[in-house]
Amino acid sequence: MMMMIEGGKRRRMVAYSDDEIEEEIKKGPWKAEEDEVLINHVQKYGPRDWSSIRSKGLLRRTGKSCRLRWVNKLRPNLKNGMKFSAEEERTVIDLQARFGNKWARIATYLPGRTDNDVKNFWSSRQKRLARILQSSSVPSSSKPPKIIEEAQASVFHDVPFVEAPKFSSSTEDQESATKPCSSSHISNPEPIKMVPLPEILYTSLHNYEHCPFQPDYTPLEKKPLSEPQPHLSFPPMPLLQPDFSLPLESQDFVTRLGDPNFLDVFGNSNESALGAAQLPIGPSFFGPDRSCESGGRGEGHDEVTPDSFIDDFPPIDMFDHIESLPSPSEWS
DNA sequence: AAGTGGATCAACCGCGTTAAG
DNA sequence: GCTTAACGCGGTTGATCCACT
Repeated sequence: MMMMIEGGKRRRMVAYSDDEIEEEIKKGPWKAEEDEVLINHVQKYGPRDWSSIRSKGLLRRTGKSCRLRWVNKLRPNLKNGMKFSAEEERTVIDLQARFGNKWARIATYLPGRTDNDVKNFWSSRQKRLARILQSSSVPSSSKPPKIIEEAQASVFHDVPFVEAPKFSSSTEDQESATKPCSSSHISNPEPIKMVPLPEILYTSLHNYEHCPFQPDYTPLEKKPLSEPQPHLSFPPMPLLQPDFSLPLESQDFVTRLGDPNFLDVFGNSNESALGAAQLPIGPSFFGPDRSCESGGRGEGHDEVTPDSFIDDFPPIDMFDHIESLPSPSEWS
């Protein structure tokens, strides 16, 4: 595929910072022969000296391009062409909430996946979610069933929870995430906007008694539905209260789901805004203070490693509660 | 069957960081 | 300490695939 761009159409004279001499740089899809050359190079010299590939005249690709090709496609043990499993999806979602858009870092927790894979997965998911929310923001009497069907199929079922807000997309956020649990660390003092949810969603969010801060959890496993949770105190709840038994990012998402401003973000054609369901509201309250979720976090050792990650994975059970959603046929 | 739009994926670009000279 | 090439990463683009109408 994508062979039509081969040849002169995509060739041009380009000077790269890492390729001082101006000469023809080949771009576009890689051919099998090029892959072979690249693989041979790596077998001989290891995955380094990328720019020497061109300086030796082996390929007319930049070192950058060679490295990318190797990392994303030729490296051994890659899960090329395999869709993300539900477990991988949960992992990405959780880690994105922790690390922000540190795709390379997230990818280290997913054997066989590249940062590009993770990035594409996330981007795709964001777009899908945005589309669903867009359509749900213009409800009509004839639409709701489809919206819910779509949402359930695409988000609720496909992936057990909806959105991982970009709490930590900046170093600032990451720093705050490591701080001890305290309201003084709330970076955004703006009050959380809460508005009525559509009834369909509201009815599924009936359990407000539970606290999200679970002292123990089993990685990548669902916990029993009605497991009692310890209580923590929160500020007075506005009209819509989050379900504290849900993962934090999910609470936040649900909290904001009915907020017109929330939908505006997705309506914004600006991709960067889209990339961040990632709003100024909500996360300030629920976000950084996740560190008090368990004794393990927020005590100055928040650095998560692939090893510790397994021992430090939150429950993914938000949509266990969606079982109470009426079927589309019950809409009128 | 053709058109359309969303999903997916590969690759490029720009920028920041690192390391060597 | 400075410069610069090389590298790594995140954002973005664009082509193809595919399902739906």
